[in-house]
Amino acid sequence: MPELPEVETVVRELRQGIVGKKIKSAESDTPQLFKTESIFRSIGELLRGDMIKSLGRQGKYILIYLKSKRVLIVHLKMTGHFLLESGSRNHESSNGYIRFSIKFTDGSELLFSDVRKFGRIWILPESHLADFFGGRKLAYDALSPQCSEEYLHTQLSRNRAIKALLLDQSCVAGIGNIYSDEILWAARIHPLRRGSSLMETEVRRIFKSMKDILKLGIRTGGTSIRDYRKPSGQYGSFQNYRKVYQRAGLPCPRCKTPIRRIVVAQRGAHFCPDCQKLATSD
DNA sequence: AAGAGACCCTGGATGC
DNA sequence: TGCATCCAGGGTCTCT
Repeated sequence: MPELPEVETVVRELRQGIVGKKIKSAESDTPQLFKTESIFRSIGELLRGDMIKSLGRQGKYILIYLKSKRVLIVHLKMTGHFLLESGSRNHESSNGYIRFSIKFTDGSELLFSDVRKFGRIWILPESHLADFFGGRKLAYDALSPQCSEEYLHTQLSRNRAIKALLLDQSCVAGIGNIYSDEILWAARIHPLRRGSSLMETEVRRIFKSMKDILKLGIRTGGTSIRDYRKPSGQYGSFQNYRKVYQRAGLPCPRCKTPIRRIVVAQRGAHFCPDCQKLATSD
């Protein structure tokens, strides 16, 4: 489940691996990866001869800027991941779920693997990026300087469960199910608390936990619980630092009370019923 | 307008 | 053991 730290890790590895490379060919056998049938059919022609200029990230979107002033936008969704192959295709990391591939003129190859075919790829002029994200109402990235404590307070001041708000990319961008559980545990906030009921001190705790935990996620290379791997094929290690996610029934690391799992916004929410109480006034 | 729920997809886990 | 069913979940779409 790639979230901000996983996507940032991917972007950093790809930046090292593919910037400056020239595209020899590109192909895909998965139409639903693209917005239209016509883009799917012409993706090879669209990319051939172009060069990778730089890489960026907005929330969970990967931005691959091309020399032609176009940008390839990739969303990994649930099970999508990139594999960077230096030479001839390494069958150990290839896995039968390659949906899209780019061959470079130096013989290396960038593979996009996605078991569940939820991933999406767009290609558009750089000048259309603002419209692309505006149309999706993407909020400020959780680790960007614009995402200040004041901004977060405004964004969270809605009559919805705080867990649902943290997951909503139009509220704050980059957080998914794993990190929202971890952030709320660290901030000692019950996942069902209404955003509009939060006191300033509670928002401050969420803000600090959010920045700290996402940065720790990046330092550890992300969470490898099921599908996620770095483009190099290596595992991340944040799973060793998590306190509540998928630990239902196990003792809370703070107070030893068994972790509980409930469903919020159609997602599993894990929390400590003792450390994260629903305020009686709520 | 904003919130809630369905839907996509498939491997792995669970149940009988 | 083997088959069927359930579950995970990000974002988009539809419904209320």
